[in-house]
Amino acid sequence: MQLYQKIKDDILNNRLPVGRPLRQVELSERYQVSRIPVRDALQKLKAEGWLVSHGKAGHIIPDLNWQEAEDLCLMRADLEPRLLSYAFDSITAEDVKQARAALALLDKSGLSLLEKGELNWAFHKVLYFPANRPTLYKVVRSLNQQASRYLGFQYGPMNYQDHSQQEHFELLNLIESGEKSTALLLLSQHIKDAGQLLVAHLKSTN
Amino acid sequence: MQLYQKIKDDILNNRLPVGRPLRQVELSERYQVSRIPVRDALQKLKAEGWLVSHGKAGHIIPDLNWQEAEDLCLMRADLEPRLLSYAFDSITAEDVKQARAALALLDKSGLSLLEKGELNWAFHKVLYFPANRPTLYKVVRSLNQQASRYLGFQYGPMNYQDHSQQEHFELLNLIESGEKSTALLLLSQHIKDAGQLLVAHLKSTN
DNA sequence: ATAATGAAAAATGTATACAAAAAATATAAT
DNA sequence: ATTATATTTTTTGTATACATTTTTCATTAT
Repeated sequence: MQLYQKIKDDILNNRLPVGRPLRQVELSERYQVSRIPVRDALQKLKAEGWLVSHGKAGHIIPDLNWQEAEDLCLMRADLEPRLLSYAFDSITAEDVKQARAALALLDKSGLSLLEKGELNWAFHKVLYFPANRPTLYKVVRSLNQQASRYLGFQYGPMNYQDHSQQEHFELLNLIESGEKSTALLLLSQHIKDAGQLLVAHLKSTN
Repeated sequence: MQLYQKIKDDILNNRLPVGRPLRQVELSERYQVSRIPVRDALQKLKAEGWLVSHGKAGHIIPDLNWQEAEDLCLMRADLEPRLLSYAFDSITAEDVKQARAALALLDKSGLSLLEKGELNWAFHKVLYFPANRPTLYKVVRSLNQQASRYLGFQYGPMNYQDHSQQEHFELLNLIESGEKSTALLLLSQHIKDAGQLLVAHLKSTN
């Protein structure tokens, strides 16, 4: 496991202090490496929104907040149906099979949040990659990456997983039967609904 | 000027090889620094789309291509009107004044592409920042950053600058007079038109 | 001639050491 | 007591040196 992944995992599971600057030496001791790879990882994490600058020096783990969640869902709802639309006719039976496999794995228990996040993206990836629009794809992936910081909520107290899974299977069925416009609508609604639920939950807990 | 900025400037002005991996030692000799800051800069530039991975090791400057330009414009046309919509009522007279100042500077000659890119964003920033939607704002800024790689075309052979400037001024007028829906429409159309022109141009030259 | 294998080289990744900058603390003045 | 300033300490930034990986190129077998 890469240092970058380890830190992400620790952020997801609240094993690192939120709101207090992360010190390079602390991290280098914690993960038993020198400061150079720590710096690399920090920069990458910052670029992906897992960390934000803190004054002139230092990075902090930003607190989860409903405004960010709302914006992320908003953008996803805008861009992902577009991407699926481009991909739609290029999605093969093999692709759908892979997507189902990812969903099946998600149903297993004992997964870490990091693993759940990766499986979740593995599912979406199948729907988006065949679009052959690398630039749009990268942005969507990045948004999903950022959104994965909120998975702890969606898979924890909210218990949204079952319903979400069901909609994912439905989506695959619509793709298989070529019902494009219905599929696009379901995807859009799925993202918006999950977003609203998440935002409401975040608002209520803070 | 930061190393990161210098490299960006050199990419914009084709002073670095396109399509061939950039070597860390080459760059460290070129800019007279060690490999450590070079690595930092490369990583940041990669995260922002100025560089892409090349196999297992090394980064290359990706060639400009109409597909990327199209995707960037598409996303901008989706997201920027949204952001302006949120910001609209919070834009102050002082903001508009600042935006005009940026446009005035853009009319001067002798600006480097890097400077033009920065002024261009300074203008847009005024329209988007008051929205107070940091997450959406960051993505939009990132898209504009990536799009600035194509400024060499828009400000060079295409001679689109004059027309673009005029629309920018119009947009400010609409904001001042509170004509929200017209302003949003103009912005959307502005981005789409510029995009189509750019894409057509890129298609024709390759 | 071509493909496969292995040795040499070149390139990146990482650790340590030092320099510069920022933050924290103590000291002095009002 | 509070603010301003100086000093120390902490933290980040960078250079150099070494380790590991990747690539390249020569050698050999088919």
